[in-house]
Amino acid sequence: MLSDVMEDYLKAIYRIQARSGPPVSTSAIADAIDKTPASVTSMLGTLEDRGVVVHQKYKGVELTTDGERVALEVVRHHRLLEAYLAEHLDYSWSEVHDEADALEHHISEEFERRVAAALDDPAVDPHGDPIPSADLAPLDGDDTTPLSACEVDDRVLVTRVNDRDREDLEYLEAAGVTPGTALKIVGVAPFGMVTVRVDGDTEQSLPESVAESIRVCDAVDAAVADERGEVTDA
Amino acid sequence: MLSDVMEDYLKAIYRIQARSGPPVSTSAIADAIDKTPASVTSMLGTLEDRGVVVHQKYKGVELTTDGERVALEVVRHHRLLEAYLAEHLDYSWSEVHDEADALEHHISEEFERRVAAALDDPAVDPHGDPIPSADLAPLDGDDTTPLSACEVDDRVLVTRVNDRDREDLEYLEAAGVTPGTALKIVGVAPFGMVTVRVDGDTEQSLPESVAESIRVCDAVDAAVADERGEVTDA
DNA sequence: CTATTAGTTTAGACTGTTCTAAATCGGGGT
DNA sequence: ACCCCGATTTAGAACAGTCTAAACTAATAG
Repeated sequence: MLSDVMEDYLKAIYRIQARSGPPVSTSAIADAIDKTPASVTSMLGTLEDRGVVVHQKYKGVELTTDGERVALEVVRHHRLLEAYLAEHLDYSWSEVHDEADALEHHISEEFERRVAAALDDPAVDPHGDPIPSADLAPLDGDDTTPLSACEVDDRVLVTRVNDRDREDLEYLEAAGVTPGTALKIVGVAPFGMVTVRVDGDTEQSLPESVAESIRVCDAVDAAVADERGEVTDA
Repeated sequence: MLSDVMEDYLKAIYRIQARSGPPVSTSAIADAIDKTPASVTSMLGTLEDRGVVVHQKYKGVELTTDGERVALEVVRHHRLLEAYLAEHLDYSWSEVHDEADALEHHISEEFERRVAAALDDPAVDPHGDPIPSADLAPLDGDDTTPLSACEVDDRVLVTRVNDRDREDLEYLEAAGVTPGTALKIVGVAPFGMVTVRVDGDTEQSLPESVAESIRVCDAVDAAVADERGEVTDA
C-alpha cells in the first residue's frame, strides 16, 4: 500500500499531467503540494522504486499505468465525496473540496461503492469535474476552453470550475455561475476582466483570475450533444 | 494538533480507564493498539509533554482533563460515524466499526455537526454505546452488567455489545440479539455457556466469549426508566 | 530478607518524510 | 562556443514513530 503522502504526490502529478502533459517538472509538483523541490526529488525516487512513476533526471516525471490507476482512484474518491457531501450532507458548493481532501485517502472500497450507489453513479462532481468510473478507465481529454479565452457575443455553457480556491467559488456561487449555467459574453476589458450575461438575466463582471478558473463549451455544440443524449452538466 | 497516532493512544487509554479505572498500564495500552510496550513508553513521554496524560514511571498513566476531551472527541466521531453508516449508507451492524476507525481522525468539526444533524443528535451508536455530546462532557458511569454475570430466570434488556469483534457481532446479528432486545436467561452451563430466550421467542445458546461482550440492564428497571421518558435503546 | 520474575524503561538503531545548504545541470542569449 | 541563471539534485541533518535487546524495578513467593 502507498502512504497518503505518496497518493498526494500522484494526484498532483496526475492533475498537472492532465493539464500540461508529461513530463511534469519537480517545481510544478513542489508548488502544487507545498513542499520544497528537494523533498519532491527525494520522493520521486521512492515513487519510482514503487513503480508508479518514471523519472528522468533533470527532465521530469511521468506516471506509469499503475501510477495513473492510483491517481484515478484517489480522484474518484475525492469527487464522489464532493458529490456526496453536497447532495446528502447539505454542504455548499464551495465547502466540499477541503473535506474531500481530508477523507479521500481513508475510505474503503466498500464505502466507495456505497457512496456511488447512494448517488446513483454520478458522472460529474459539483464543480463539473468528471468522476472516474469504478474500473478506473482513463478519463478522456478535456474539450472545454477557459472563459478568459472567449470573445464578445459568444454564447457558452459553463461545464466546470476550478475547485481549488474557496474565494472564487463563493464569488461564483453568489453570482449564480455554476456548471450548467448559460452565459453570453458581453464585454472583455483590459487585464482580462470579462462581463457576462448570466442565464439571459443579470449581468456580472468577472476578474481575470475568476474567468480563468471557469471552463465552458460552445452552447450550440452542447445543445447538439444534448439531443444525442450525452451528459452536459451536473 | 495531535497526530492520528496520538489520538489512537488517547482513545485506547480512555477506553481502558473507563473500564478498569486509572492508572492504565503500559502493557494494557500495548495490547489494545498492537504495539510493543517499549513503543508505548516512548509515546507516553511525548503525550506527557503535550499535557494530555500524566505518567508515573513503572506505575501507569492517567488522562488529564485535556486528554479526556481529546479522547471524547475521537469517540464522538467514531460513534457518530458508526450511526451514520448504519442509518444512511446501508452498512450492517457488524461492518461499521472498521470504517469508523479509519475515518474518525479525519473529519472536520463541520462534518461532525452535519452528521449529527442528519441523525438528529443520536444518544447511542448501533452497538448501544453512548455518543459523547457536542460539548464533550464526560460520559456518566456504566450501570450495566455483562450477560455472563446473569443468573437463570433473570429477565434483562440488551443495552450494548462490544463492537471490537466482527465474528461475535455477526453471530449476534444472526441470533437477533441487538441493543433493545429482551432476553430471559434459561440456563447457565459450565464454562460460561449461556442459554437465553430471545424476545420471548427463539432460544439461543451463547458461548462465554460472546456472553461477556453483551451488557444488559434489568428489564424492570428499564421499564421504569422508560416511563420517565429516558432513552433505553437505539 | 532475598531471589525470582513479570512488567517497564532505556539505549540505540531504523524507516519514512521533510528540510537547508551546497553542488550540479542544461538551455538561451551573446 | 561559452557563460549564466534558474531549475534540479545531492548531501546531510532533523523529527516522528517504531522496533529489538538489554537493563532495571517492584511486587511476591519462599
